Amino acid sequence: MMTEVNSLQTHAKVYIGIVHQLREMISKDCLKPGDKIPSERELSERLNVGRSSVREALRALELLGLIETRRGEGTFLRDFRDHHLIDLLGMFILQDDMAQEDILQTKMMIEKEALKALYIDKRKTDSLHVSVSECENLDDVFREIVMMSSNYLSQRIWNILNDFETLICGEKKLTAAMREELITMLSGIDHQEKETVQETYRRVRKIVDEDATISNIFF
Amino acid sequence: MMTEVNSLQTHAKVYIGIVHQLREMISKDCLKPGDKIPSERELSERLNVGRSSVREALRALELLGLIETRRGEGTFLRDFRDHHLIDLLGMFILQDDMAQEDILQTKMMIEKEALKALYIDKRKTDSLHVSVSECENLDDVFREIVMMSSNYLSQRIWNILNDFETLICGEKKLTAAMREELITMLSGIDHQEKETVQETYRRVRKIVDEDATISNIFF
DNA sequence: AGAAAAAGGTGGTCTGACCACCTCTGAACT
DNA sequence: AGTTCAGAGGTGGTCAGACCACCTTTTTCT
Repeated sequence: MMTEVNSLQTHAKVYIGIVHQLREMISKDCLKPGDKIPSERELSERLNVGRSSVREALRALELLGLIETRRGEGTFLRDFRDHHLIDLLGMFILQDDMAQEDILQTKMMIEKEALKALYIDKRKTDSLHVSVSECENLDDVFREIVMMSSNYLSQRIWNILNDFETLICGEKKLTAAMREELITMLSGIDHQEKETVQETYRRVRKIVDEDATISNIFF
Repeated sequence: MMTEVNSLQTHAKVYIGIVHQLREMISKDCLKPGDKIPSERELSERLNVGRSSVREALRALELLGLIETRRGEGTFLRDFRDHHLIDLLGMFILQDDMAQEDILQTKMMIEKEALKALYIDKRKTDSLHVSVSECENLDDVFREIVMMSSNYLSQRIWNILNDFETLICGEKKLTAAMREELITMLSGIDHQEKETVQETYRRVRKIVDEDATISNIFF
């Protein structure tokens, strides 16, 4: 049976209201990351709601990475850039049925983009040369490359995907052949030879692919 | 007796453990969007935790848009693509220009990758020509392009980022100039002129950028 | 059989009670 | 005086129980 009266927004949930109140409070008092927000009991009193409702709002914001709670100390604003939006969605979206191929493709897309950014600052390839000779795993090298990009969001996405992939496939040891290709790739960057870089990158990833996944050959 | 929720890390918060348990429960029982999950009281009993802790976990997931609660009925799984967490994050991150730039960059990266995939199947450009002439917004065209790629993961990431960006910047109306560039771009794809495609893509995005900054001046 | 009333389940909220942990303070000690 | 440390008070973490409003299902009455 239809109850129009109740279908309207007369019964907004309390914790949602608290989230909005908190947002206003933050912008009104110009609170910055690291600042302390009122205690749960004080909020409960000031907003005329139960402490459990306050906690529901705070827990939600905490899961989003917007606040941080320290037992015995209080609740603090976090740097929004640390938001685990991606982590969370990853937890629920990147579930088991996600095609392994999609993950690799997306990872590679980010890596290629990060490689392009390297053309600008040659000094960075120096430390990469060191990494190539010292790192155990291929992804450690690419992690460094991706972390050199200025796109923090892409960095986070790459990390999630890499963790997930490592979980499924295990780690990819750096072979001598790979190191050689990587060095060629870095030289290509130094000399702005974009074709060479693309080609060597493809080759490195191909070596890994052949080493690891034989069953996926039809894709 | 050890509670399942706390078995891993003694210092982990209960509600975080519950979130993980729920995730496992979902994948183990193959729950799909729309399915009902156990009631708060049942979860509380099954996991040996208080009902308020269960609620903290559920409220957090609800704020993320991962579940939906209906009073008197129960709690249900939502389609993950409905994520209205965007509203929430936008409320808090709105002023973060850096994050905004990261989002655009990452979106563009996905779009460029999707464009490359188009070279393989020419028929797809036919429906894109229709979209270019019919769509109101630029992102509707690129949505179609991205959705044509076979990478479901990238598709989902793009959707999330686009929602987020739309919330912050508003929609980007398709101008005549843009349509012209897009048509050139599609022709480039048909004729395998990769340079042209890259160039026109850059140009389209540049137009948008200039439009946006202009409107920002007046606001 | 059909309609109305009651029962039972569910989320929504509040309260009060503990616990563990942190910080600060002030008294005791050197 | 300066140092140390035990205790008080504040804070988040958790639980149990009590209502309420709402929905569905069952029972009862006409």
